[in-house]
Parts: sequence; C-alpha cells; structure tokens
Amino acid sequence: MAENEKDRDYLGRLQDYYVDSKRIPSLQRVCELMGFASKTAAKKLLLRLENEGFVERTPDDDAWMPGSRFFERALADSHVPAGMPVAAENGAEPFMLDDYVVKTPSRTVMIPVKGDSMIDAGIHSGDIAVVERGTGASKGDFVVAIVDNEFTLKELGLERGRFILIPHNPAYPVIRPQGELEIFGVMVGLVRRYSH
Amino acid sequence: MAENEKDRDYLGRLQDYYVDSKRIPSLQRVCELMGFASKTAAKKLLLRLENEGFVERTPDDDAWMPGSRFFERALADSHVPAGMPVAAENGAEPFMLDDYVVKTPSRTVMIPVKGDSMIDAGIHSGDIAVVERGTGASKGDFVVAIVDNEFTLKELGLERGRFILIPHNPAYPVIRPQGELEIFGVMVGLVRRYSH
DNA sequence: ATAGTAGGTGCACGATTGAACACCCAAGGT
DNA sequence: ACCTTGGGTGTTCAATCGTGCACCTACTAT
Repeated sequence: MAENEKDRDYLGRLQDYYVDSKRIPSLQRVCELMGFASKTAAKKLLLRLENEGFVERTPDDDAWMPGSRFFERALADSHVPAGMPVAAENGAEPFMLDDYVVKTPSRTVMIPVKGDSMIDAGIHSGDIAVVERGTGASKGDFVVAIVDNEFTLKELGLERGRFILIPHNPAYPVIRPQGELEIFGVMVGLVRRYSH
Repeated sequence: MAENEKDRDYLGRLQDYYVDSKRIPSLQRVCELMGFASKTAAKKLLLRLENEGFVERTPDDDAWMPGSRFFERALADSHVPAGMPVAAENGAEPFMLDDYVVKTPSRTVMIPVKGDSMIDAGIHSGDIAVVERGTGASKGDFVVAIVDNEFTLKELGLERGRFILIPHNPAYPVIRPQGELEIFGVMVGLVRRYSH
C-alpha cells in the first residue's frame, strides 16, 4: 500500500537530514524533525517506512539505515516524458556507484586496463577494473593474474586440470603458465569514463 | 602526514562495516571491530582519522559520519611492485569512484542498459550508463535519446544536417528521426558489475 | 451504532552511548 | 640517560538511546 502524503513529507525530511548527516537520526531527533511529541510515534513511522522499503535495520539490528528505495528520488523528480514505460524508472538506483560495485573496500583495488586483449568482453584499454583480492577464483571468472611481473586481466580457464588464462581477443594467445599461476584478484566490476 | 599501516587497516575495517551498516559504528562497536579493550582507544582512532579527513562529525556534532576521503579506493599500477603481496597502495594516488565518473551529481542519472545495440562499443545489456542531462551533445557522443517514448542509447551522428542515431551493432538499423530528436542526456560513464 | 485500525501522546525503565580522567608502556629524539 | 609522544587500558558518570505498555482519538468499514 503506497504510503500516504504525510509519510511522503516525513520521508523527505529524513532524506534532507541524511544529506547532511549521512545517517538515519535517532528516535528523539526524528521527533524534533517531524514535530512529534512521543518517541513511539517516531518508531512507528520508521516501521511504516521499513515496510515500504525506505529504511532498514542494520545487520546487527541496532540501528536504522537507508533502505533500497531511500535514494529513489534522484530519478523520480527528473521529469521524463509522459508515458515513460521504461524500466529505468523504478529499478534499484544505487546513487553511490561505489556502493554498487565495491563490496569489501579493504580488499578492493582499482586497476587501469592496458591493452585490448579483452576487447571482445567489452573491456577497453583505459577502463578501470574493480578487483577484489583474496577471493577464491573459479573457472570462468575474469581474474587479474601476475605474469612477468605485470598485471594481466584474463578469463580464468581450466585445461587438463591446469589453470590457463584466456584472452577475449582472437589476436592474443591463451596463456599456459609453467609453474604456479599467481592470481592477484577477481574482477568484480568495471568503470569507464567517456572523455568530454 | 599519511596515516600509518595500522590505521590503514583500521580504516579498512570501518569501510567494510560501512558497506553493510551505512554508518560509522559506535565507540563500543569500534572496539569490537578493532580488538580494542577501551573506548578511549576507539575515540582516539576516530580523531586521528578525522585529522586525515576520513571521518567527520555530523552537523549536530552528535555522531560520526564518513568524511570526504572515506570512499577513496586504492588505485594500483599496471606493473607489480617488487615487494608485493599485501597493500597495493604503493605510490598509488587515491581514487574515488563516484568522483571519477560523476562530475555534476545534480544533473547525473544512472540508467540501466537494455539490449545489445551498442555491444560493439563494449556496452552490454545490464551495464549502468552514467548520463549527464542538460549538456550539449555533439556528433560522436553517446547519447540517451527518447524514441517512441523509450530511452535509447546510441551514438549521435550527423547526416545531411540532420541528427541520426547510430547503433554499434550491425544487426541494428540507423535511426533517422522524422521530427525533432529528443535527447535526454549525454553518456559520460559506464559501470558494470560482474555477478558473484 | 460499533468495532477496528492507524497515527499519535506520555511515561518509566534498563541498556548503550560518549566524555573525561588517570594511567601504562614502547618507540624515538636529543 | 632522559623525556616526550602516541597508541592503548581501565573506570566512572551523566546523557541519550530504544523498548514496552497504557491510553487517546480520528477515520473507516461493516
């Protein structure tokens, strides 16, 4: 059941607060923000918003955090043509790109892509590969391996029980490492910028 | 003064925590995370990180929030540093994903890519297009246009003084709009996530 | 007419919070 | 050999936090 007008307004204030303070306020502060006199009202409001997916509890269940729909407005208020049957509208919209692509910051490294050996996989020279270290790589993953003291981005393949590195460009050969294959990390994302 | 190795590690744990809980933990939880026995240690850590710009106080000065540098990610070089393995943050300049790709947040919108009409340009279905509105588009730019009430991502071309939309996939036809071509925005970036 | 429900008040309580202060100790600088 | 500094421990304390419960009061459905 779509939330009512009042809650819309309340949500707006929460969003405004979030912009400045980057967190969902405490119940007491919610009261101040909304003009409530009782913390219970604040809590009930949060529960309502939780139902709609605007806020969530933290994994530790000890505080509130923005939910998947919390940032939804970014696309919504950009008025698009009347009809707008497009899927783009309501899709989960993680405004923080970082969030979208980085799951474990402490183990994530950005590596600029050099060369066109993966061009058929839509990975261009100059793109930035988002690489997660210390994650087990399996066949089919795109991995950053260390070959000749350089980073190499390839698909991890398996051939007669041995790992091989498969480029996505017919002009490049498959790499069959002699000794042990040193894998730096697994590619979990890609970022590209179009110059302007 | 670049923070030391230990703090680097602590910061990493904070960042990991943030991904899940979207907030800077309480002093007590910082102790758990870092293995401190005393909240004072936690507070001093936060103060150190504040000095470096990784965390800030909220406007109400009642809690911590991520600072401007909190979302910095390690950017590695293409050739592997001799010493290896750990901490790829050799000379690496800090790299912020959002800043890298989004220059004007208020006019920037993320649009999921549907279809494979741009596959030869390395743009796959499911990728997220970073689109800047209100920027003048010129020939050769990738633009999001509105055709038949739907978003379409194509290269903007010019033919006999008229704008046309060029797909990057031989299976698709060039679009030659009759009336006026409605351009929603210019593609300035691309983000892709590899499922895991 | 009445019952149910949604949004809100008011209050009491135990848990958790951050601030403050005294202290420890290993590493460096002089 | 001395002293300073930085990272950390241990403890106390008042403020704030979230929860639970009882109650109120429109609005709505039957």
